[in-house]
Formats: sequence, C-alpha cells, structure tokens
Amino acid sequence: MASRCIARGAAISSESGKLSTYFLFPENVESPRLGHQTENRPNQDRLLESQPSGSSSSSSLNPLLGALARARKNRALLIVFDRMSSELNLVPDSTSLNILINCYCHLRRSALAFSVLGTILKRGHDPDIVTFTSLIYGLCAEGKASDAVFLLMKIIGMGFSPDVKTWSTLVNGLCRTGNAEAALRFHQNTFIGNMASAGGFRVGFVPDSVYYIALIGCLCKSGLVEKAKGLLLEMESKGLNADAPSYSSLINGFCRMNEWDQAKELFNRMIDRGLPPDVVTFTILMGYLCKSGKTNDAAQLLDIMIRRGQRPNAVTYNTLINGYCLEGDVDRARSLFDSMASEGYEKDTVTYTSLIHGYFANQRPAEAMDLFREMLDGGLEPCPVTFKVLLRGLFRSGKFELARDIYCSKMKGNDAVLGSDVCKILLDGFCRSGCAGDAMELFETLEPDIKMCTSLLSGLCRAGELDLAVELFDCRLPSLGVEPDEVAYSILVKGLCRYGRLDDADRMVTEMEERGIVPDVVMYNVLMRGFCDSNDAGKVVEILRRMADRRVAPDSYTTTVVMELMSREDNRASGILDSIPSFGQGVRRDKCARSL
DNA sequence: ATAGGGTTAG
Repeated sequence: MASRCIARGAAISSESGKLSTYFLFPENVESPRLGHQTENRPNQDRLLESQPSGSSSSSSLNPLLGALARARKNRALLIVFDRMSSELNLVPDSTSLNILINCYCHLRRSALAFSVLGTILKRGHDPDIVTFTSLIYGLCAEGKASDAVFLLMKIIGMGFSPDVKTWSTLVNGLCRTGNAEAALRFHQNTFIGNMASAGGFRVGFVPDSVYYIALIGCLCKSGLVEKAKGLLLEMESKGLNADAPSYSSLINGFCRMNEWDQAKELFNRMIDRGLPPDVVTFTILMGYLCKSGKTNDAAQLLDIMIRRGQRPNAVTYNTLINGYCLEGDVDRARSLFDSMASEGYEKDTVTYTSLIHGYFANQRPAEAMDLFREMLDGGLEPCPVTFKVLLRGLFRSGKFELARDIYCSKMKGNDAVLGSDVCKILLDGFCRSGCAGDAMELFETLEPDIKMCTSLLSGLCRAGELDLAVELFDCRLPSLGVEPDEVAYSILVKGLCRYGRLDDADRMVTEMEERGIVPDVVMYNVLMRGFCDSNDAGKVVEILRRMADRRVAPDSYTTTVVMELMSREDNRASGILDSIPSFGQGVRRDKCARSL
C-alpha cells in the first residue's frame, strides 16, 4: 500500500535528501492506519476505474484529490490515496503528497504528515511553502505551537519565504494555543517591520483580510480589546473589507469581551453592507445571550433567524440546550434535545456533554448517568470534556464507586481522555473518598508536572494521609525530577501542622530556606502556631528570628501568637522572650506592647 | 490540482 511505502520513507528519511537533515522528525512516527471502510465508496470506485491503469504519475487524480480535500472528506481521501498505488500503480507527485500532508494535518496526525515529508525528500522532490504551511497548521492543531515556530524559523533560515497564508496559519495557531502575545510579536516583527529580513531572507508579506481577521480574533479572545480595535481600523484604512466570516469572527470577539454594543453595531454594519448574517453569526449572538442569562432572548433570535431563511444547525441547538441548562431549566433543555432527532439533527458529544452537565448542576445525577449510557449505546465517543463533567459530577454528588467504575472501565490506559484536568479531578476525588491508594496508583501512570503533584499533595493532606504526602514529596518528586515550588511546600507544611507533625513541618520549612525559597508569612505562622500550642516557646522565638533574617514581615496573626507567648507566666520567667528579634518596624514594641 | 479565517459543552 502507498501508505506503507510512505511510512518506510520516513524511517530512512534522515539519510536521504540534504533537506531532511535540517528537520527534527517526531520520535514516534506512527504507522499509518488506512483502509477506512467509510464514505462514498461506490463513487470513488467509478472515478478510480476510469483512470488509465499503468500510468506512472498520480497527477491526473489531483483534481479528485483536491475536490475531496476542499470538501474535507479526509477519510475518503485516504482511501483514494491507498488504492491509487495498490490498485492503479500510480506514484503520487508532489502536489498529491502536499494534499496528503494537509489531510493528515487536519486529522491531527502530524507525525504521519511528517513521514510524508520524508517521502517527498526521499524521492528527490522539493517541499514548498505549501508543504510547510500545512505542517505548521498540523503542529498548531495538536497544540505544539513551539514546534511550529521552530519549523517556521528553520525554513526561513533555509531560504523559504513564508507568505500571507503561512503567517495567518501561524497567528491563528499561536492564538488557539493561548499565545496571543507571541502572535502579536510576530505581527510586529514581520508586517509592521515590513519586508524586514531575517538572516538575509525576506520574511515580509502583504497582509490580507483573512490575516487581519485571524489576528484580530486572536486578540479579542485574549481580551486585548484596544489592540484589536486598532487593528480593525488599520485594516479598514487599507481598504480591506470584512466579509461575512470576518464579521462573525469580530462579533464573536466583541461578545467575548462583553462589548455587546460593539457587537450589535458590527451586526448592523454587516447588514448595511449587504452581507446577510448566517447561521454562524446568529449562533454567536445566541451564545452570548445564553451566557448572559437571557436564554429566552436567544430563543427569540432563533425565530428571527429562521424567518430570515437561515436554518439552524446542531451547534445552534447545542448553544440553546446549554443555555437552558445554565439557567436551571434542564427539562426545557431536554425537550430541545429530544426534538433534535425528529428535526433531522445529529446529537454529538457536545450535545450530550452539555445536558449531562446540566443534570449534575441541578442535582440529578441519575439522569446524567442515563444520558451517558445512552451516549455510549449510540456509539458516541465521550471526549475529555465529557469525562471531566461526568467525574466531577459523580464525585460532587458522592457517587464515588460509580466514578471509580467509570475510571476503571472507560478511562484507564486511554491516554486520549486522561488529560491533566480530569486527572486532577480523579486524584482529588480518590483522596476525598478515602481511596488515597487509588490516587497514588493513578499518579504512577502519569507524566506528572508540578501542578499535578500539587493536586495530589493537597488531596493527600486534606485526607490526612500525611505519610503518603511526605513520601510523595521526599521520594517520588525527586525521582520524577519535579522540583517542589513554594505552593507545594506550603500545602505540605500546612497539612503537617494541621495534623500535629510539627517536626516534619519544621524540617520542610528549613529545607525551603536552605534552597533559597523564602517561605511566606502564612507558612511561618502555621508553624509557630503549632509550636506555641505545644508550649515550645524556644522554637517559636527561633522561627521568629528566621523570619526576621529573611525580612518576612509579620502580620496580625504573628502578633497573636507572640502575644500568647508573652501572656504565659513561665515564658516571662524564663527570659526567653528577651530573644524575640526586632522586625525593624518593631513588632514587639509597637503592636504587641500596645495591645498588652 | 495542493496551504490560512467565523459558532457549541468544562
């Protein structure tokens, strides 16, 4: 099969063309999964059979491939590709391979896309800016924005000239991965520094309206409203007119920023300019109304939209269903949900997840679970968000066993749904329900970062599993190469103090001090409170001195502890109080003395 | 004949 050849091409790509040595291929190049038995097979058969067999190049099939790509029939496209070489002995040319790369990128299989790049290089073809734009898209779509930037820099260094499509892909990708500031920097360094050069190569380009809208939408999503407005003016001053999708994007941006008047103004402007709002535009406005607690207004807008001849789509339904759930009217949401099928709409993961969330939020866990089972029975794959909603709901409503069952039967070993969010919920839930061991076990299967560790640590401390917490901190963190931060220390120290393990807590604080992390006043306070309660005045004074040495300012809680020490006869008699350090501002004399 | 932009769930 062609795909197998392509994968083999990737395996030896590092020793093939000169270009390949410049690229870092993803380490785990997957083997292609082709031969999907879906979509319109008969039609393709006819098209394929009409091709003369025995010809060597696939170029005659490119119009078909292009049409499938434009129609986003990615699976069908892979089938055609597969059969192209297996049955028709056609060798794909570079255009076909570019289409294949783009297809893999849209399917979020950038590793496969890179393996196709390997094939291009191996066959002595030259990848072009189209190839790389697709790859940049694919990397961003998988959240690998820094790899995308790296690739871009690499190809600029090699003499490729990114064009306006490359840049808008990158800007969008950076934005989608939460890097709006970076997108703006690229904008300023490329277009603003118009036709600037990097290493002797031109990187400038002429921005068009798609590019501007991508950037403006990106800024809106990040709340950089003034910058977005400025760019809108800049765009219009260049005579670039927004089209309908542009307006939708802008309207969405202003809605997100709660600039309803601006959004309305754009909506009206759109109509004035003869660009009728479509289902997406209306759905955006409905979504805003729903989020503002005006679901009934959103429903009215739906009527207006229908009267204007725009048919709602499944997203419109999802938006309204979620709206009713948010305002607590789950039954109304449910009747919309039930009407979808008869109206010819397909319920998807978002539909189910919204309503499941609605049931949990309104204390109806049984119905939420019914819906989840219905979803599985219907062959819909729950996504990470679905699991997040489900598990949080189950833990919050005390259905610990059920939550554990779901985890064991549906999630364990399924990395695709074990995102960090849902893992935190699981770790926390297991700890809360007395299953700290399960939490530890799950933790061992993860690639933990400091935040994950902190999550588990805080769960263990809350559950009183201090031994496990200390073990995690002292043994597992170092072996995982995770450096505890101030937050982690503070959680553990507070936990230890709450359970009376003052010496361990003191050891932690000392360790922090030795590592140059300055404990905050709250950590010193909990520690001193503990020693004060166990009548260890010497220790409290020692801690005060450590505080003073690090110029950590005492607060009123510190004062209370000190006052308590002073009020005890034996402390006054022992003279230990004379060693209380001065904090510059003179805590002892001013605050304590006065209140005493 | 190939690359970029708009909507939904937490």
